[in-house]
Parts: sequence; C-alpha cells; structure tokens
Amino acid sequence: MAAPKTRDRVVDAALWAFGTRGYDGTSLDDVAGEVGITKQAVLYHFPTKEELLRSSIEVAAEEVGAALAQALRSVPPGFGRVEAIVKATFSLAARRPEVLGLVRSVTRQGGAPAGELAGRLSALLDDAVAFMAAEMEAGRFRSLEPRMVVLAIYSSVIGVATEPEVMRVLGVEPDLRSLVQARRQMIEFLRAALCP
Amino acid sequence: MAAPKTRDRVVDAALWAFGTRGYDGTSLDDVAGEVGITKQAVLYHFPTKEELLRSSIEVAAEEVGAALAQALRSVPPGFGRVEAIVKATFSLAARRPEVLGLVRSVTRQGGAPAGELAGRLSALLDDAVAFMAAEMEAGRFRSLEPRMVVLAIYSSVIGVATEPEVMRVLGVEPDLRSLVQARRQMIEFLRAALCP
DNA sequence: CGATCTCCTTACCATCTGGTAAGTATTCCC
DNA sequence: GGGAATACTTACCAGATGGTAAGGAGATCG
Repeated sequence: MAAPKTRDRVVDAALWAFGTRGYDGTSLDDVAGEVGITKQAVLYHFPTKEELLRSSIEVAAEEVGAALAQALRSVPPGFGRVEAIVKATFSLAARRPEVLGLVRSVTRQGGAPAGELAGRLSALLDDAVAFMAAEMEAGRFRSLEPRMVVLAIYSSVIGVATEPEVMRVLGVEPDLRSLVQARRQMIEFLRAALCP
Repeated sequence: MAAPKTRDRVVDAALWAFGTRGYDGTSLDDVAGEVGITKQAVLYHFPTKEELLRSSIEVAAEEVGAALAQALRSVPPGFGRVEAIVKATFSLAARRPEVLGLVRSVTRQGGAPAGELAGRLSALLDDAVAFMAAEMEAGRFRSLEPRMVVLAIYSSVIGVATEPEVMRVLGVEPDLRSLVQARRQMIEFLRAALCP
C-alpha cells in the first residue's frame, strides 16, 4: 500500500478535528500538527480554512453514501432495508464517529457549508423518501408523511449514534455492548412505528 | 415592568449566541456588543467565558424544565403525556430556538459543561424513563427498553425541531405551517411506535 | 546543465481572543 | 460629608488565529 498523500492526510485530520471539536474549535495549527507539517503547508493545499472544510464535507458525504449504498446491496425492499440502514449508520458511528459528527455540526451550523453537504446528500434522502412512499403504497408500511418519517428516522438514528453524553445521563455507558443494544432497540422501535 | 438587569441581559445574549453560533463561534465582544456594553463589563459579571456558559446552561435548563413541567400539568398518564411533551418541545423550538440549540451543541461538545447540563436535566430524564416503564408495565405502551425509548424520542424530537437545514433538503420550508405539520406527524409516528 | 514545477519551510503580519489593571461615576450607608 | 460597594469604563497585554510573502529542496523535463 502506497504512503498516503499529504493532501489526503490533511483532509483526514481536518475531518476528524472538525467532526469532534467543531469547525470553530479547530485551528489550522491543530490540523497541521496532527499531520506533522506546518500550517502554511496546509494553506498550500487548501487556500482557506473554509475550503478545507468543504473538502472534509465532501469526503464525509462520500463515506456516508458509500456505507449506505453498500448496506443496501442485495437487500430486498421492505423493513429489512430500514434495518440495514440503521445497522450501517451505527457501524459508521462506531468506526468513524467524526464522520457523523461532522454531518451533525455542519447541518446545525447552517450557511454555505450546510448547503454543500445538503446538496451532496440530497440524492440519498430523495431515494429514502421515494422508498418510504413506495412501501406505504404497497401497504407494507403504515401510511404517514414519507418526508417526515425520513426526517424522524434520520434524526433519531443520528441522535442516538452521536449522543454519548445523553446516554450516560440515562445510565448507559457508551461502550460497544450498549451501542449494539441501542441499535437493536432502535430497530425494534422503528419496526413498531413503521410496520402495521 | 422593571428594566431588566444588565447581568440578565448578558446571560440572555450569551444564551442566544452560544445556542445559535456555538460557544467557540461566539466571542465575548459579540455578547457585549449585543447588550451594548464593553467586554470588560461582561467579565465583571462573569469572571470567565466558561462561567458565562454555565449560567447560560443554567437558564436554558430551567426554561426546558419549566416548559415541560407546565405541559404536563393536569395531563393524565398515557400517550397524552407524550403528546404534550412533543407539543411543548416544538413550541419551545419555535419560540426560543436558541434554548434547544444550546442543549444540542453542549451535549455534543461534551466536557464539563455537558456534565453541568446533564445534571440539571437528569431528573427530567429519570422521570421520563420511570413514566415509560410504568406505562409499559400497565400495558398501555409496547414493551421496549424504557431508557432507549426515551433516548430515541429525545433525539428525534430535538432533531426535527432543530434541523431546519435537513428539512429544507427534504423540500420542506421551515415555516410555521410546516413545523405544525411536522409536530403532528411526529406525534403520529410516536403513537404508532408506542401504542400496541 | 538549466529551467520549471511541486511541495514544503521560515519569517512575518494584522486582527481577534480571553483576561488583567486601574480608574471613575453613581448609589448606598453611616 | 466621607467611605465603601456597585457597575461600569479606558488602557493594555500576551498569545492564538487565519493568511501572505518569499525562499529552498528535490524531482521532472528539455
């Protein structure tokens, strides 16, 4: 395996930092230090900090898209698809927490970066809405507003997968076992909500 | 009505700024400017920026607690309580978006401030868990893990109520009518999930 | 060999950051 | 009236921040 290019290592470090400590909480020096180069080297690859954020968002969006696409491969329509999505999301949250962390903080913050991310994920969400509508049409899912259902599932899964602090308050240590349990419970919850 | 004390106006401005632009994205000069005083006057009332955050969290937690307590007054046990909670949360999100925004960003960021907030809201969450358990015991709610159900409801409601960007991607403009519709759909969704 | 391009460094800078120190106007208390 | 407490202000500071300018090492190319 070839040594990763500096540019990619910079984006990776930025994705991690932005996704965990937030954009404003991360300085270019932080990112550069992580990679082992100077801040000016970072600015050589990315003219501004915001450009670096855009690249991080791009990578994060790709990763989310890839994870979900792979999860859905050879899973027939029906609730199994929802299950696959939830599992893939939890797996991503455990493997690369910074990716969903970035999604959360960027969508929250709003502005141009949020629009950027939104554009890159809109196809995914559109597919999800269409899937919901089709399942409802076929009578396999309860009839609700498809867009709202997608939004509810999105926020509950993202929330549970990225809210260790709240879990801790509820007396659940965010270790691997609890995460697996949370995942199972989330699936049961959604099954109850969706399947008549 | 007496003119509000400077100190309270500072906390209010800080709550708004921290809740919308985030802690790191807000400078003491921003807060001071909003109030119309100098940064040093802010530091007179609050020795450090973090202390100001703690006070903001305190006020936010009180506001959430008050909103929920008032919503539950004279609502008998059963799904009606869930409905009342969701309505109160959406109402709070529309009236004072910065309050839930602060809750979100603080719980996300972690650290001491998150612990602070967690402590102030833990009683609320404990009550919610106990309520869920009792309802399940009585057979009015589907039997699921009560803590996970609370977490799922918490994150989906908070998510929907504070994710205008995602709503926009789904083709829903975050105006008042859509918010009311989202609230209704959220209640239907939870009813389906909880009630056998 | 010399030129150019890529990728990085050192040196620098204006601005902003949270925070300190000292002074001042007003009010309260005696 | 004099002293002290309250609620600010102006003046200041050290360090961090995003960003610029210029230069250098090394590979590629003619």
